[in-house]
Amino acid sequence: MIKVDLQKKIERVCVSLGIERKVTLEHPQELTHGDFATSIALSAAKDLKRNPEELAETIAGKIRELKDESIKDVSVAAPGFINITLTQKTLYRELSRVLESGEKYGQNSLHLGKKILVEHSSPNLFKPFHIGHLMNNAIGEATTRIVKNTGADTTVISYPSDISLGIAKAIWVIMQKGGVQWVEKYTGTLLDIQNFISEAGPMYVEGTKAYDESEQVQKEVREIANKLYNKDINSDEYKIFNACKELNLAYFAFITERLGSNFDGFIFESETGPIGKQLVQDNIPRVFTESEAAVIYDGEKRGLHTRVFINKDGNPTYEAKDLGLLKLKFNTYSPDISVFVTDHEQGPYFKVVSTAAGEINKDWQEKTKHLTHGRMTFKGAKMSSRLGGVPTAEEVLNTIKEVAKEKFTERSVGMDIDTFADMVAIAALKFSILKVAPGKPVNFDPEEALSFEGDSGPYVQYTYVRTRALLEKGAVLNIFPQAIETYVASDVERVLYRFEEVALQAAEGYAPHHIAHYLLEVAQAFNTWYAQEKVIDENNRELSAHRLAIAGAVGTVLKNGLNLLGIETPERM
RNA sequence: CCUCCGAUAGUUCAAUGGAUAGAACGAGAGCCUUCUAAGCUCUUAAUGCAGGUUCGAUUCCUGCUCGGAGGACCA
Repeated sequence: MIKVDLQKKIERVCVSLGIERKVTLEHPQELTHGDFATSIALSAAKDLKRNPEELAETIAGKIRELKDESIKDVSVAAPGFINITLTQKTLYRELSRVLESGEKYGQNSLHLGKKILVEHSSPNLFKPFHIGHLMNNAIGEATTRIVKNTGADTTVISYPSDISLGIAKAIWVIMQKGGVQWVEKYTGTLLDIQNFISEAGPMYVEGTKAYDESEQVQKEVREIANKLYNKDINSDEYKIFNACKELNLAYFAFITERLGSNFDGFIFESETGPIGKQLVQDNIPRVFTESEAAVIYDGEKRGLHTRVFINKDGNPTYEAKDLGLLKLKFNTYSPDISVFVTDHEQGPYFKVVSTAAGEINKDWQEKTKHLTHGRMTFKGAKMSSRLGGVPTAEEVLNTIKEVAKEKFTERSVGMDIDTFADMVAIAALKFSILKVAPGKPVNFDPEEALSFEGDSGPYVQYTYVRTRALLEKGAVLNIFPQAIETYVASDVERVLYRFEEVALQAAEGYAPHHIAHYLLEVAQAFNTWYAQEKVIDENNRELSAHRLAIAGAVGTVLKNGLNLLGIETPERM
């Protein structure tokens, strides 16, 4: 990587001058200042009791003496910045490298040889996959791809909630509607699965209403819950539960695949309960204590708050289940890093669980990385919903998709219009989620996402398509991308080589938004250049070939970058 | 009441302690007989308040104001 090479060279120069500090390089906001800048002279001046600008001159002089072929110019700016401009040759080489590397460009080896487990998109079976899951999925999928890009051996799982009182309520409703017969009418076809979901979605709400209104219902629901917990496999209720679980999982596979995700496995909540309970009991009184007939973790002694792990009925709470989940994750996959994504509401809660877990096995705490995202809120939303204001994932996607469909025709995009519209809609949605720093709430403005203008996924897609159109036109004229060293580098090349730095930065901080913002920067640099230059000029085939190389490289970087975000790129639009 | 998180143009978002705080939307003025105008160019406008650390603070520390989340048997 250009940055790392340069950093090492400057560090060596500094050591020779008696400066033992880490040299940090950044890109000046103004390209006219150079490609890299360092403030090493400013921070080291005090140690050496020297004037910062003088010291900067000294360091700059030493760098010039290297006569390094990648460094074109070194200059000093007040109050002591050292600015470095790269040579044309370096930019030319990097441009060639982008074209040669293709889809491999941007990879790094940050986690090479390590095993990383990612858990995301964990659904509540029997409850709809809603807008919040879209957010979780977008972040989880992007994180997965960014982590894979570091060379890690990556496994992706989901943790469906498949057993709870709420599910017993839904099954109670099904019993009223015909029980086993009702569920058996749904086969495994996609249409059936979707019909099932749309019928079953409101049952959770319906069951809760009945439960709250009648003591008789409460009694019946608890009986159902017991049959589920005790795995009474011959009961009608358990058969319904199993059939519904399968249909729900089929739907989960359908919707996550539509979003571009695949899972290597599941850990179910019904598995983690017993394991978690056992773990808690095995660690009394070393970690947990009994209090008011329940088993708790006394977090207050550690500056946190106290949490119940086993309730007074002897059942494991969510806390204990999460312990069981941790154990299963580490025993099954033995990851070096285990990442999972949840709503930020669970932040303080998980801190307690994590601290308790660390007292049982410190790996469970130290190797786990919790990523959170804020709530997705709507601004001026006008999407219909059957579920008390929370739109389902499909409702959101389809609304955006319809708008996309109106703007294009099958002939202009050269592919099935439905597939295409889905690609653009998902890009719009994912990009609006991923351009925001992790942990912060996303204010989703449907109007903005639907406009497809400005800082949006479709804008980046559109820019990619432009590069493809150029390459196609070039091919017709028998002109192909070929980087040529003698042409003065444009601002586009000076942005392109940063992709590797950004992909690494995103991986280190589990922060996909760095990639999103970088892609906008590349797209903008390219579009500006495109508006100024005529790329293909039949009278100057050599220059055209060089410019096509730039266009091709931009296309590669945009495509690879979008891919890291889990966004597909159409070839025409 | 306690704990944690946040506060940046009119709006939605950026900015490993660095230079003149960047984009996009909105508003205003331009650019298609030339490769895709979902584009490009120019103008407009911001670090909640008060201190502190530092050569240098949107960033770190303290207090305040406002907003969000969490705080014993839900998940």
